[in-house]
Amino acid sequence: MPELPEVETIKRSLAPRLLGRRIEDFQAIWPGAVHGITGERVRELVTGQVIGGLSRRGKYLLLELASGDRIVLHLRMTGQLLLKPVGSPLESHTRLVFNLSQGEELRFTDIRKFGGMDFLAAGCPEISGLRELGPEPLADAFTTDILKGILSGRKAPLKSVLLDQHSLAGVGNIYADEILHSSGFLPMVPACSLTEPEIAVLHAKIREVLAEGVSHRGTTKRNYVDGDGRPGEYQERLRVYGRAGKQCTVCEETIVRTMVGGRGTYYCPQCQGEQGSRNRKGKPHKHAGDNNIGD
DNA sequence: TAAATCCTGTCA
DNA sequence: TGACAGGATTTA
Repeated sequence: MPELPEVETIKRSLAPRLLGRRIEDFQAIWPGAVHGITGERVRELVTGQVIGGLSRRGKYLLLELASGDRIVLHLRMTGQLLLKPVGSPLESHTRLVFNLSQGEELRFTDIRKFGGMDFLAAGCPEISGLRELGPEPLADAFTTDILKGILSGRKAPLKSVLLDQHSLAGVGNIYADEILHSSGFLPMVPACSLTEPEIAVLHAKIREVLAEGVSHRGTTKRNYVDGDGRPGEYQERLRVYGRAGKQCTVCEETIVRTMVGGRGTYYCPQCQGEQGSRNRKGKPHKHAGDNNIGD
């Protein structure tokens, strides 16, 4: 469920409050949420350790311990990370509980059991998913040139490349559609078909839309909440995602839903594609929107 | 590059 | 009852 803006919001809501706390105990209520080792082994490894920070890389959260050990969490589709008072009723689908000093516990809940944690001992090589992540789109190091390199030679749909975590870290299904709408590109065009000025537009919009998402504390379409259980606000500002059959907020054309790379995909046929910033020739040709599922 | 897979819940 | 859901990996 959570993409970069949601994971960043969770990090911001929890990081200051976790800093310096001691892990008093750990329990894997659902053992499958711990990867590689047993829940009991994690309990032995983390009990007594002090939390030195909480950071984000792509859609991963890293709970950093003062020893240099790290707990790597991924929320996948329905994961939540919540800081709650000890003794308060456990949320349903609670999978992991870190009992902390000062009477609170960090709970990982996850309806669909896709998410989970890895334990990384200090100095150990990173798990593959983390090591192979593409650049952080909001970092200064992510330049138009970097994006150009990511897109070059890629015949896959532009949206699929945006979603590919090896190419770029943190963009998911909602923000991919929003980025493509605000930059005026159809999701299904080959990634390598963008011209250099178009890549510059896309680069700017990737950063703009993700930053907007962060500043509105993420998008709650289903069950996303931050570390305090607060939903986001960006769902009110979505331009295309989840809006099939509704009017585009820019041109009043009807938003269309289709499938791209196996993912539900929303776009505006007027703002994106031949009526958008590319191929203004007016050459009438069919695009995937013609057999949409939406309205 | 698509589909199946891991799961559970919700909605039409 | 079937389709679909914010993700990512594996398989064909």
